[in-house]
Amino acid sequence: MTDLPPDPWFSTLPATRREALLARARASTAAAGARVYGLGDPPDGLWAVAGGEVRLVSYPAVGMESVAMILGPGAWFGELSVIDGGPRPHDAVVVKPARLLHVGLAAVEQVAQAHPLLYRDLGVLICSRQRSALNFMAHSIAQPIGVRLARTLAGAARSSGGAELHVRQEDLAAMIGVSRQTINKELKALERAGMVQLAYGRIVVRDAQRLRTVGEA
Amino acid sequence: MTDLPPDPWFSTLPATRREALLARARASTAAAGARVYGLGDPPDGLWAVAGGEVRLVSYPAVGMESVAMILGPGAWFGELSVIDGGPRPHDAVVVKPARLLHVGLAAVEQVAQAHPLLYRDLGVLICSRQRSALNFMAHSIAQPIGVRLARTLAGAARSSGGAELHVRQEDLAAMIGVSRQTINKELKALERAGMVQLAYGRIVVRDAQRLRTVGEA
DNA sequence: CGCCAATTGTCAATTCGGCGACAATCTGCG
DNA sequence: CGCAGATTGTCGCCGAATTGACAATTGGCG
Repeated sequence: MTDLPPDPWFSTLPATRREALLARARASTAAAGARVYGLGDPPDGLWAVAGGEVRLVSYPAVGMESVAMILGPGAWFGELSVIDGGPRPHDAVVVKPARLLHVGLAAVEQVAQAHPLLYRDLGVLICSRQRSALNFMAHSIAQPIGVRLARTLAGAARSSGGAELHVRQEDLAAMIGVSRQTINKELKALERAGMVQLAYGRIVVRDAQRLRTVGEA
Repeated sequence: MTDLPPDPWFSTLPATRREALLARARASTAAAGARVYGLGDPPDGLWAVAGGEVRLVSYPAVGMESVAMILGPGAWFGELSVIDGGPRPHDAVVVKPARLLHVGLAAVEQVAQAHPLLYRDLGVLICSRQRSALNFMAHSIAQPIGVRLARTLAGAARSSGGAELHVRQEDLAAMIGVSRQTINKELKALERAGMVQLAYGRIVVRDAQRLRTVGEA
């Protein structure tokens, strides 16, 4: 079938619910630039990235972009609106040509009817989101930019699995909320310290362990 | 019994689950300064504020405090660790002498056994948290401080119900992550614009509508 | 290969917020 | 009332990040 790469959340689901979801999932492909859903849309179900890359982005002001999350193969998303029925909290846009799985809202409710604990599973998924959000807020406030950058890189390297991140410095700037020039300066500092290696449109994490402990007492 | 003030989340719960929770809740009182639970603690169940004030706070660096949320009468908290079983993501401290309700972990699981949809309810609760977190991240990044302050005030006025906020300017500074002096300057600007009224240890929101739209195109 | 667009690297001028300091004001309490 | 501690109001200096500009480098494509 549609092979879905392993994911910390999805692979811990009991097999019955995992298969129930997959059985009702429909595969599709989307070109770079396509919008899976937009801010304010009513919920249309759960999504998963089977291949390519999807980003959850907001536009705090005209001409400004804030990247909330970068989703690679295996990642599920869209659970928030499915749980509470409210409008989508941000845009989901395809950045690299993607293969997607889609479980419609009605299908999710069918699965939930048969397996009420699915709501607990979705709760666990959103808990992990909430934990990273809290982590972000607690550690980003009033921390020097170098520290924030280091932790963002360490987190991205972990969630993407690999040490080679395909992000532009401009994307990092959007995620952390500073200018590209400042990101460049801080990245250079991390490179001099041997923790990362910079290339064109690509950053290689050399020492994730040390990145995580930048700025500790 | 223990009268619990109305709350947007709790009052939308179906009566059966609401009463099931209340039936297993134990009331207690806590003095200002007491810690309900601490960062890293294993989950011990759900809590509600029946009276007084509880704050969820982190300490991003030694000597620095970040206030994630201010909880007044009616507010439930502690759901994150109850759902995913993970450690507490921050401290919960009593700021004003409080009456608390506590539903132990075992009791929550009993209720969930009888009413599996409780997990959906808890999911909805955490969704509202996640929405404000996303809102914070999207709108706080690279927005002028005056805008962030205005939105924080508008949000606090709504969630607390009243127009009179009992917060010190220093608390606002901790929430937004800037210095007290800067907060003071921005508050003065909002006061000159007639949107708020400042007093000792207290801020009266005069025009929540306009606060919300500060900084729009 | 050779060009073009995208991305990175770097600089100076300027703006914004932090920090220390101190006065003014308010509240609670003896 | 009168005092002490807490909170607010305001100033000036300084460091950090933004902005705008431009050169250098890289990758894709005809």
